[in-house]
Amino acid sequence: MDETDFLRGYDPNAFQRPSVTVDLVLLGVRNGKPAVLLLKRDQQPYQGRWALPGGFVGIDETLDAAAARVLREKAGIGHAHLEQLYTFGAVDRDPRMRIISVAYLALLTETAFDAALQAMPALLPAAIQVPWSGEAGGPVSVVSPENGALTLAFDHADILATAVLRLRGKLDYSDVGFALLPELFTLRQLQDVHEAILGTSLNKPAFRRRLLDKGWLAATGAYEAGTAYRPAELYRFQRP
Amino acid sequence: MDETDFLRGYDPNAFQRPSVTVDLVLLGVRNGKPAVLLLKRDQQPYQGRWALPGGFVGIDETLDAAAARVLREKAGIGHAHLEQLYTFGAVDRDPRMRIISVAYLALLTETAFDAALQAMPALLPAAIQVPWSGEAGGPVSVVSPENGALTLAFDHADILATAVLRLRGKLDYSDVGFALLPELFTLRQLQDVHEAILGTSLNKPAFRRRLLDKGWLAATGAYEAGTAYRPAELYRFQRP
DNA sequence: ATAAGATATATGTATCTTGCATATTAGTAT
DNA sequence: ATACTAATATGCAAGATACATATATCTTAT
Repeated sequence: MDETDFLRGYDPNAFQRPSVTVDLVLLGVRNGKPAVLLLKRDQQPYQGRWALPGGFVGIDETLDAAAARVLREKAGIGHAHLEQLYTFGAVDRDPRMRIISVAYLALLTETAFDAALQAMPALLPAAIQVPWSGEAGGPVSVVSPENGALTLAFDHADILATAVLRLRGKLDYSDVGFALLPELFTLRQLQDVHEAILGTSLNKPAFRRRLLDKGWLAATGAYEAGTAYRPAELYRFQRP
Repeated sequence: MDETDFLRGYDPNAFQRPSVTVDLVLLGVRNGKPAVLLLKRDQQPYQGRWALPGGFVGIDETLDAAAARVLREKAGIGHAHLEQLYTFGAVDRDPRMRIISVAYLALLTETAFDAALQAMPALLPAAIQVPWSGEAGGPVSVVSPENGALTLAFDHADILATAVLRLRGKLDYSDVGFALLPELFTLRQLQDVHEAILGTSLNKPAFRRRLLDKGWLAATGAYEAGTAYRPAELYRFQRP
């Protein structure tokens, strides 16, 4: 921008400024399906609807810091893979005032997912149903066992759909998938996570070979225990 | 966010709000290399440095509309491929005040690039030099024939690097590459654009087959004219 | 006219990747 | 022991890709 335009924003009272928030898609895999953690709105607008946890960005707080703070304050999670997703800026996305929201994707291991539910009982885990295949895109729906199909507040259904799309797109060319797994995991667990996110079943030997060839997997020599069949070896994620 | 937190932002005077801008990476291909259009800052801070065109987001303006407006007002371009890139929110990215900037990537055909230079003589075309290969990422540098190496204002070098990274990543799984070409083009022109963006040379027969197989190309039956050699057929982009 | 030169277009082949079927291994349960 | 289950390993066909080479079509020079 040039200086002339800058002056429009320089005087804090001369022009109205939007509020800026972060909204978090807390995403994990439960029962072989992608799941998200939601909070019920107890005020208007969208009272009684379910919403993504979010919060205002402080004037001296980076976007990443705001996302990390919301993750801590609203979900009790100290550490998770956090990445900026997309910024939603429709004028009427909040009926009260102009709010621009920077959406973040938080990937949770099953342990972190359950720990968040323990720490914050207001959180509702809901399964994400993706009615399109591949990276076609489109709306997704959210269902919880007790409450049935949920209608999300604001444009949060769009945010959630964007999150699923992003995750599907990045899954096999990047290492984000490991953020959904514990430190030690079997190849079957890894494949289950990929199948849950992609919504398809994958060929086992091909999946194994492909992932092993990427150099992301370090065999530990340890094996899972307590199985009624041959135990699988435990692997650890390592950057190549 | 819940209602308690919302009240922090509801009263416009209770808490300071950041300003929100859009910054545009106006990207094209010139002389076989990626190029960007820049504006010189005539005021502090970063006086005399080169910057990406940008502007404040109006209180009743969507982010996409703000980006389209800046494209029109600062580059005189009515139509271009515009996509949101990333939102930059470091606290000190502007020394005067807190400004969060939503960066957009605008892809220009060579015609649009030249038309912008004609319409807005203040714009400087500069070549982007990418010192890393593939999608490794990292800083990029900017050079203009007359001015030599340029140092960009603010965090605009980061924004530019993000743009290059995004474009490289999307180039061969999406159809964005066609946004850099005129309506009718030869396969050689298409390959030249890909090579410029990727920074590598590609195998000609393999490239042809791969793109033809994607179903994005419609042969027109027309051929380029005035060549000192066999004329190439002209193709048109079509969604499959 | 004819040949030379340049580049488009087409094709053939080796190599690499991927999908699928099948065999082998290591554990528990009966 | 034998059956059962799932992990692990291997073999092979099908597909994709890189590279080399051949053919086609235009202009320019002689």
